Formats: sequence, C-alpha cells, structure tokens
Amino acid sequence: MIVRTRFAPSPTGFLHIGGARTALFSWAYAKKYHGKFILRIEDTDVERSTPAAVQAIMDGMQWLGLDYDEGPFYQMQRMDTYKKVLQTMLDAGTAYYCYCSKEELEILRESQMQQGLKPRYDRRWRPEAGKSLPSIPHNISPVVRFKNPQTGVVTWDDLVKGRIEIANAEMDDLIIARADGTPTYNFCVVVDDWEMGITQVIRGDDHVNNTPRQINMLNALGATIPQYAHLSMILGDDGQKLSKRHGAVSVMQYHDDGYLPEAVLNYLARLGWSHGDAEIFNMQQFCEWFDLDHITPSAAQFNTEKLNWLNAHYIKEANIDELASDIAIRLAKTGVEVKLQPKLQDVLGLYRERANNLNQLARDIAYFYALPQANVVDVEKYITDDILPQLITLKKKLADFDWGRDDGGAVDVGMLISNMVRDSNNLTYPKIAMPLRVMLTGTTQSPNIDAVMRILGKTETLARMEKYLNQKKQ
RNA sequence: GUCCCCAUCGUCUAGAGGCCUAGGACACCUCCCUUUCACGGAGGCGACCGGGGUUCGAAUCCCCGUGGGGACGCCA
Repeated sequence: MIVRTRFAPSPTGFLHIGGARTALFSWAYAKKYHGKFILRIEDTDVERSTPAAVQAIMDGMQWLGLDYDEGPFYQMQRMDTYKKVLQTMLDAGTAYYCYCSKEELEILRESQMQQGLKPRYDRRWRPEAGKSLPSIPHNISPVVRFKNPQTGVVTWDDLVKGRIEIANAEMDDLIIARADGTPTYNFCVVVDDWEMGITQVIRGDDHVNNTPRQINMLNALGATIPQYAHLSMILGDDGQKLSKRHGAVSVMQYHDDGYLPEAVLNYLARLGWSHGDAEIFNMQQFCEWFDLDHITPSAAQFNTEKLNWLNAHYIKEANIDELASDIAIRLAKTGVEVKLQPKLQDVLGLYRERANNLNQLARDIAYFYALPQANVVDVEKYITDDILPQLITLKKKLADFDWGRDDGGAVDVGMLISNMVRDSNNLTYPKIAMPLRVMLTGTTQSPNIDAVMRILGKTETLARMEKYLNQKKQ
C-alpha cells in the first residue's frame, strides 16, 4: 500500500516551529516510502481562519522546501462531502440530533466540575431502545452528536508512544455538526483522513485524546483505521511552553533573524529524532534515514545555541553566489548598497568562516561598502602619537607600492608590513596592525589585516588611512 | 478534579537485560594554531528522578511514589 501522509494546519496564525516540525516529519515519512504528502487546510473555524494565515503557512513551508504532492485542500470547500457522510450516519443511527442549548451544557459542565467529575455530556438526547426522549423544543436548532460506544476500550499502537488504551466510558457523545449545520473538527478529520486515504497520521500529541473518538467514528463508517504517530511538543529555550504570548514565532522569523533554512531544517529534524550519532545531515539523507521508531516520546526544549552552530556550518557550506545575493539584500535593508568593488563574493570568502548568523555577517562586512565609524575609545587607544610616524611611513610605502590590480593577489601587502616590523627595532606587528584595523574596519576585530587591505583595495585603503592621519595631525 | 502521556549530562540525544567505568553533539573550561578576533584541532567538566520488585545480572522489564506535560469546547 502506498504511504499517504498529511499536514493539516488550521489557518489561524503563522507556521510556528512545532507545526514546521510536524510538517517536516510527515513530509520526510512520505518521501522515505515514496508516498504522497498532502496539505490540507482545516479552516472550519470561520471566526479565526484567515487567508493571510493560509498564505503565511504556505510561505513557511516553501521557505523550508516542504513541497506537497496533493492539495492544498480546504475543508470549507468540502462541505457537501461532510453533509453527505453526516446524513448516512444519521440514517444509520450512529449519530443523532441533540437539542441542548449552550447554556444548558454550561450548567451541566459546571456542576460536574464541582463534583470533581470529568465534564461530559449526559446523553440526554441519545436515542436508546425503550428510552423516551424529551419533547423537542421549537426554538432551538439541534446539533448532531456522534453515538460513541459506552463500553469497551479503544486501543491503538502509536508509532511514537507505543500502545495507548482509553476506555469508552471516558468519552462522551461529541458534537460533529454545529447548530448551523457546519461540521466540526473531529468529524472533518475523520472524513478527510478516510477519503484521502491517509495511511499514517503524524501530528502533535495534543491530539492523543482525540484519537479514540476518531477511531470510533472511523469504525462507525466502516473505514480503515490509519496508523497514528503523536509527536511531543517543543518547549521554548527556557523550558517553558511555547504560546502566542510566550516565545512562539513564525518560522519566517528565523529567516528574518539570519538563519538558513538548511540549518533550521537540520535542527528541527534532530529535535526529538536521532540517527545514532549523526548531527549534520541534509534533507536527502534525512529522508533516507527517517523512521518513526527513533522519535522521542518526551517533550524537547529548543536550543538556540545549537541552531547557531548548525547555521555556522551551513553558512560555510552555502553556495557563494546564493550567499552573496542573500547578504546583499540584508545589507540593503540596513541602508548599505553593495558596490561592484570589492566583489561581495570575495568579502564573504574572507568572512563566512567566522559567521554563525547572516545578519551578523552582513553587519560585519558592511564596512567594505559604507565608511565605518570607529569607536572614540579605540581610536585613542590604538592610533597613538608614538605610532603615528610609523603609520605615515607605512602609508607612503603603500602608496608607492604597486598593488597590481585592485583585487590584490599579485603583491603581498602583508609582507610589506612584516618587512617594516622586521626593519624597525621598536615596532611589533600588532602595534601597527591594530591602528590599521581601527582605521580600515572601524573595529578591533577582523580577519588578517593584510587580507582585508587586499580586498578593500589600494585606493580605499589609502583614503581611509588618510582620513585618520589628517585628523591626528591637527 | 478525571483521563492520557512523559522522565539519561545545563540542553538535544545514543541506549531494545550483560557490549555502560553510560557514548555523541551544543554550551562551558583548559591548551594548541593564530603577531587581533573568530574558525579549526586536542583535552576536560558533566546525567540514568526516588523507592520497591523480577533476574545470576537492570539505564533498559514490572509496581508504587514524585515531578513535568497534555486533554476534558457548537476551537482546531
């Protein structure tokens, strides 16, 4: 049988990290078994669903490269199907009308809670042989309830958590269609999973308690029961539950925050799943290795440090041209326009090894394209009066020197400085390199200063030195 | 409250009764490389929630605690 998995978000917000991981695992499972991955939008909550959220979810999936084979299917466009199935259940007596008002149910719930009971519908409208039902009120339009079995146990072998058993006595007759006739979540899921031939339902473990109800309905419909895999949740960096109020962000936020999708994907894959000691792997390897029995059943805490480490790895590995166009956009956002010289690829070649974040990388190299503003403290500390003559000498030497083309290479500027240090008896390399750093990069930390100079080019190097040396002379 | 689930270094995890003196990764610390800072390399620190069983033998199986989480909607 061909594997068919699905990702079924409700479009009430962006795609967050937990949803992304659920989608990733469903996607990978389908890929591994050469099956189909289906996207289904569960938008039956008309109040909260928005087209913008649908778009946000699809944007997130696209950024991560989680492509789907079928869909997106929208539940709101499948009403006819649901109503048809609903009618067959009504006809078969596996569902029935209930005329309780919301207020009545509220009162019932509260009194049960007070008695320390699990709040449940008391089946007052459930038709039973020999039972007389209340008389139908005319001012209330009924909901439809599923006639859940009252005895026995629902059991399934969860692909992540193992065998789970829940007694039917714990369940009540859930509402499957609202008073306005629209079907509810548990019912739509059942119909869809059935009709779409879903073979493995991979979803968050907040659905564990829905599973036995869904299995009961599937049975009532004579449908095949899919396998279930319930993924544990992802906790925030602080070990707290993620919520709109606390820490839950869109996966797209990771893009904005300077992360590569490869890093996020690799990180998410490794969060709750493992393949021996493997830490770094691409999605092709992941799809080959992925299996449901190496998923941890316990909740996992998000760790930004490790994500950063993976991000550093993928920045090193990235295609240099793609990296350059990404960085150019990030620089533009901070008001820095990349020029033709120095070539951004060359600059990145010098800097990518040390970066673990794209935004930071962009900030670090901005000085190649926009004049840096050095810190006053650094200027005073390193561009001192006693080093000034040496700097002036160096500048002269650099000016007289043939740098070859501006892209460097032919002539070793570093050698020129080394020679100068060697020929002097009171000069050390750092003593001259640090003020150069401040003048050229505006900071005290950079790659080898001669490498920076070569990429910056002769003209620009001299101009930046000139600026400080003039200042000092006054 | 009731039901369900979970429990190995700070964090992510390996672990299917003897390969465990509990392995790897991130973070942290030390050293090396580096005439700055990173990168990189080599080491180090660091965990089986508690108590009972079962067994020749338990991180692993069972029970009870404890702790954490989830679910109990005309939300999904």
